[in-house]
Amino acid sequence: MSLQYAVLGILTYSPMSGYDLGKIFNKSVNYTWTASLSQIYRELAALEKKEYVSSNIQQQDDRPDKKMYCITEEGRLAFLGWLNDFPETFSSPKRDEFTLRIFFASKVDDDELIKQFERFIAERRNFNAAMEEGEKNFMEMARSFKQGAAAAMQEHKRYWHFIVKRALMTNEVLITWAEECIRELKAEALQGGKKDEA
Amino acid sequence: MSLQYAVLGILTYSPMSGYDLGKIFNKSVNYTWTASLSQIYRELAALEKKEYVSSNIQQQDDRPDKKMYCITEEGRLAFLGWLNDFPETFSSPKRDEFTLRIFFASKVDDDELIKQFERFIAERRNFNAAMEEGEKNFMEMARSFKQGAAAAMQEHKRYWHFIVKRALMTNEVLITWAEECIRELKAEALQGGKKDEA
DNA sequence: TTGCTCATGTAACACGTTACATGATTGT
DNA sequence: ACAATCATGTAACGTGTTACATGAGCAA
Repeated sequence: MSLQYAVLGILTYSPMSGYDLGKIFNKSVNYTWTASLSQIYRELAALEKKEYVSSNIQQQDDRPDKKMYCITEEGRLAFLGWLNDFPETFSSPKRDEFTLRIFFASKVDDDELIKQFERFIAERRNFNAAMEEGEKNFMEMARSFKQGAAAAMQEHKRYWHFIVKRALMTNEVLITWAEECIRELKAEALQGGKKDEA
Repeated sequence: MSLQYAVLGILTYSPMSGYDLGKIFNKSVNYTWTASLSQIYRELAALEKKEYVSSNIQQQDDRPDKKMYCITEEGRLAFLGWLNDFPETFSSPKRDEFTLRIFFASKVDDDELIKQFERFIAERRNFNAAMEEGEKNFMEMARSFKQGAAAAMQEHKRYWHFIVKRALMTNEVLITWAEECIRELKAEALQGGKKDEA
């Protein structure tokens, strides 16, 4: 249900094509809700059926024609309705493959496990760097919008900042966690070694 | 793809019914990969077609018959194969509705937003308590298994502890994050107030 | 007698992923 | 010449959610 509103939400800033939406997704909402282009096209079709968006073709000489989507009044109302109706509970389903693998790790070699934790840390460090880059990207993108849309995007900055902060904070804590796990694994390996000797 | 292996992984400890699997899921893997009973039944049917599990009916006088599922040798190999083949990248898709709502929060009242952040914090605090309870539950469940299965579950404890730690750590950082957001929202509200007066 | 736990599932739908098809233009 | 970007989508499949159907036994 949320993807639908994410799409509507972005369309409140400016009419745009599915392709444009995809780019904006990748540079913004993406950090909180991922979606592929094919999903976006499908959602747009569904939204049009519901009359939450309308579309018209815009010809371009140099590039392929664009199908521009525009949010309707009903769409805007539906979006605002959703946004102001916070759910009872915020907890969303967890699906983290790495943690699942850790759960079953008793059947994995300790050395291999440590290696994987190290890879995990490396990936997280990259993410941290990417996120800081991403914040710049978002601001640039916001500026690239025309007139009113740019102003609307500007309003976003504050909340965008909250999201970036959340990502950075959880990311950092995951690094700390992985480091602690490695430390414990190594410590127990040492103890195991002593036991063998004694 | 992961649910399949999560189911297989639990069946490596002991043969059991879909219903039993569901209970174990809720008390263990659930914190890293959620699944509903209907999903589990479907996966079991699919796994049986692939001959990764076999089933036989066990009659019970007092309660309905149980369909016991048992992992096959192929199933065990498939599971171990998956487990020891770590993916290139660990990042899994993000879908967090709360954050999505924050992204669009420029259209929500500041007071309302602060209220929601406070609800978010309350929920997280509950989760923390539940998780600590959950750790006990898991250990009890592990003990409730018969013979070999109990021993196998015991091996799990170390990794289960890693998972609990991860949950507690990220949870705590989310609380800190939300508190900081509230502080910022309130600070800006005050500044705004001053501006109005000046 | 109402509702919970035990125990099995089916059906319909919603959402997500992957692969494929098409075709112009721009940069190396 | 080749790859990337722009631009649209479809089809098939996999996974997740929700609601429903069935029926025994037990506890308030």
